[in-house]
Amino acid sequence: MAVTLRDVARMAGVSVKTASNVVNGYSFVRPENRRRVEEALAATGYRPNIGARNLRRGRTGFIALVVPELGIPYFGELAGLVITAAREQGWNVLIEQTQATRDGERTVLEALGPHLIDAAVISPEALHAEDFAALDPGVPLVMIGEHSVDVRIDHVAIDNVLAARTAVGHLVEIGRRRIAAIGAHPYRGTAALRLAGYREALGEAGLPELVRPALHYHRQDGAAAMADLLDLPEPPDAVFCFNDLLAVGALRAIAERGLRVPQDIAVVGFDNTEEGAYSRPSLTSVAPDKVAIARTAIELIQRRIGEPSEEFVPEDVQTPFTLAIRESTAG
Amino acid sequence: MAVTLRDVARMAGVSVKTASNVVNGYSFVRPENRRRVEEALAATGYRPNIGARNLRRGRTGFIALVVPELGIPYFGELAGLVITAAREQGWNVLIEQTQATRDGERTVLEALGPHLIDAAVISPEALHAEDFAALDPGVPLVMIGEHSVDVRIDHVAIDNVLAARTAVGHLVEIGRRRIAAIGAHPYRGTAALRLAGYREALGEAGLPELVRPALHYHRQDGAAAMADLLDLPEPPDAVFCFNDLLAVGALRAIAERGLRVPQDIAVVGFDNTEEGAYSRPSLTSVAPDKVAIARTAIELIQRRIGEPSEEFVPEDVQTPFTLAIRESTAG
DNA sequence: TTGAAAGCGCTAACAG
DNA sequence: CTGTTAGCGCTTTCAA
Repeated sequence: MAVTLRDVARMAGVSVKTASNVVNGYSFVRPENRRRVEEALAATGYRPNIGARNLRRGRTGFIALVVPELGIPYFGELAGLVITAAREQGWNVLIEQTQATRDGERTVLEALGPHLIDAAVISPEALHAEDFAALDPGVPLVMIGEHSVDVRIDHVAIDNVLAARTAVGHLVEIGRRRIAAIGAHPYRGTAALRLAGYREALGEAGLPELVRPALHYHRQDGAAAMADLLDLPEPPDAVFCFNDLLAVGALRAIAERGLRVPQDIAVVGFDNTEEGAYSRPSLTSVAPDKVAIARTAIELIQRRIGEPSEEFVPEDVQTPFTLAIRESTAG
Repeated sequence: MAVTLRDVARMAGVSVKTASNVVNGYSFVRPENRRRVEEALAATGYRPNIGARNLRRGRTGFIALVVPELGIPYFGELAGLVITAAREQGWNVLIEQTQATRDGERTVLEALGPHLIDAAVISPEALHAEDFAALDPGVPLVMIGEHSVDVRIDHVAIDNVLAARTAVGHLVEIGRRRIAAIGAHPYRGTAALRLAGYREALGEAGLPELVRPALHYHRQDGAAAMADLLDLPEPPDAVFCFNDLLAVGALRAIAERGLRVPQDIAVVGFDNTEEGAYSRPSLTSVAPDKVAIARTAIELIQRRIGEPSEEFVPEDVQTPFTLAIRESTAG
């Protein structure tokens, strides 16, 4: 079996306490003893049993990352970065998928308890605010991306309104006059923010609105919405899609009608996934600083775990973004 | 604090043992007692402390999934499926990324011990066989995709040689005569298999080989290799790329020269990612049954953990695949 | 500075 | 059928 601290102590001729002290880097161990323990450590290849340590400390060393689905490029990329950021702080990451359903989110939140994790980073999709209130998992929570004003939880995201306004402003600047939006969503808070930004930009320019909903944010939903727009007597000359997947779908629908991007229709996406950078034409897209998002989420967790939760004031951190301009609007 | 089994037992007026029996679904509990324990369970909202249970059982309840990078579509999709399959069997999944480097793989394997996980599913990339031998993590391992003949580890993958032969055979069938391959790799076992399949198909048809290496399997590597091929005095009329990302890059390089797919050059990818299905033109691709891969990997783990490791005979499971034919070869 | 010993929450002998 | 009890491996008072 694996070697325990007791084995090490016995081999070094000291007590478990002393061995423990050395392992945990406490000072005040007599040099002689420290040396002997370190020798025993090396000789046995001792590895602390994390489970036991955590049982004792009342911690698990794990944080959960809750996302809709890893197969969605944006979440795959984000999850990778969160894992990396967490690793740097010594956390292990447990990933849970909700399949973007409210039930999925509820189930996951219910299953997650303080026994399993010390905190959770969650990217809610269809979850209503009241679910959070009802389902306190008993550990600190940090929300990524989504925004629910009435929920008192730490939150990190870009300024979605400003980002959307910037994207649509870019379309106005290149001379587009009939700019549609794809991705309105009845429950999703982010969709409301992006819609607001879209409206602000159009309002400033005195242009008409043309909004299409999307229940899911997959490629096929973008294609369907775009096809719908192209059937209009007066189709748009530009589209702002609420994420890159919708935009990729839109590109395909446009191509199937034999129209050209950006000459006939300019397209802007959101998330700046690698897929968009290599699509044909390559996709202009709102580019959130994903590394900053991941890092900030982990920092917030550290802070919450450090200080007891007395006098909780939720933080609302805004991370930077840019607009990556590519072929789909260049012209 | 959280309620413990002791609290439940006290409330029900029975011993911890009886309470434990009820929680763990043992039979042979007097109905009367069972009822009272169940009431106490419900009243207190008891949730077992997984850490403690595992400490006692000598298990952790976690399996690790080791992949190069979650941001790579294929691995994002696969990870999502593995998590789902693991969940169904009550496992929690810890994801580790190696960044596709040998050092990364070694580090991860070293860090993973029986204290943290009960088993690991790994998708090795650049790892040499000897690393496995040297770094026994002390838990059952299942390898996905990659193949190292000399390593005695459970393994699940499609028949890569046959798959590659099928893909290239398809190119031959549609009349291509100068078929290049992109993705040869000095360390990667899978690359050798796909290369072998490519050669078999060309040999059968009596066609010449035209191979380009790719150290990494990213979009930009595919674009670079393709550009290189297009610079040849006699460029190919078809390309077989060893994964979809390389193929997406190749599509872009071809487009930048003003050539058409599939008229001038037909393209086939590997992995059948969603991205490829929506690229322009959509990508013909070898389509492994990813669900089967994920499920099988978890099954193998269950089996290894069930039976003690005496007389270990590594399993080598082949999962099915198809060729998804799309626009990039239809013509 | 270090040892002895208690106990984190749970399961599993072992008696009854 | 059920209660008592001994740990899983670790950290941490409490004394010495």
